[in-house]
Amino acid sequence: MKLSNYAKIFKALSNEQRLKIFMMIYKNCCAPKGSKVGAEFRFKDESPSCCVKGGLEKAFTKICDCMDLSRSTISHHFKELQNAGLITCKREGQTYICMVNEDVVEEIKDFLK
Amino acid sequence: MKLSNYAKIFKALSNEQRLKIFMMIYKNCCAPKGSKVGAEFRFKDESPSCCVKGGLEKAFTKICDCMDLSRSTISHHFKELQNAGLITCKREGQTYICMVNEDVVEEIKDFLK
DNA sequence: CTTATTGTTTTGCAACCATCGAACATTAGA
DNA sequence: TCTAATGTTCGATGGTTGCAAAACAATAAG
Repeated sequence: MKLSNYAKIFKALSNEQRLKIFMMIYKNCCAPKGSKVGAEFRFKDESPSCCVKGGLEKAFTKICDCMDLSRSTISHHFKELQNAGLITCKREGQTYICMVNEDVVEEIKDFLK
Repeated sequence: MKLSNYAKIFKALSNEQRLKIFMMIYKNCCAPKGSKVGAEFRFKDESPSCCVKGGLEKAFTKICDCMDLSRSTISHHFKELQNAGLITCKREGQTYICMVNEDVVEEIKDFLK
């Protein structure tokens, strides 16, 4: 991966709100089974994370519920995270399914070796 | 470490020039002995990395030599990296000694677990 | 003391970013 | 078909960033 690409990823994570959004998805999507998700990254409704086919359902709605930002702003943040290659989202009917690209996370860790 | 702190670190690494500066220091300072530093992070003079008491000497000058940025800009970038806690710098006479805070790098990797 | 080297600080500017509200698009259900 | 819910896109705005040039400060060397 090129240096500019790493910079892009770090930029996506450089905004606190966006970082929180990413971590919410990451922790609720990739955390090993049974692991407790850090309190600050838990969804408001306290429901167990809902992973179907590796994707997190209703990520957008759930995140809107626990953050004090407008929908449009959250939409932008999602777009940035996708743009940096950190997450992938798709719609299925009315629900929004979202997953973290774990290989990218691996690459970041490798980069810092 | 607080979320805002991680965001701050990622912000420091979100600019490509600054990321390059960081990696040059990191690779020439922390890379295990004998390991080849990636070509893009090698100093221009090809001299072996010069680690004294764990610090990299003349980091500023060496980096000025291989980057196409003004001194003032590079000075700013150093300041940002220090500000984020990624590196620590001190002067000794006319030389500038610089080291990476490896524990911070560790914390980033832990964060992405 | 004078000069060259090494870095810092200040200033100014253009580009970019984060945010919101409003208008819009799509889907589901009544 | 009408309405509610879920996201997206657009336009505006205040704040931040990246950069260079110039002035400055500190140190070393002649």
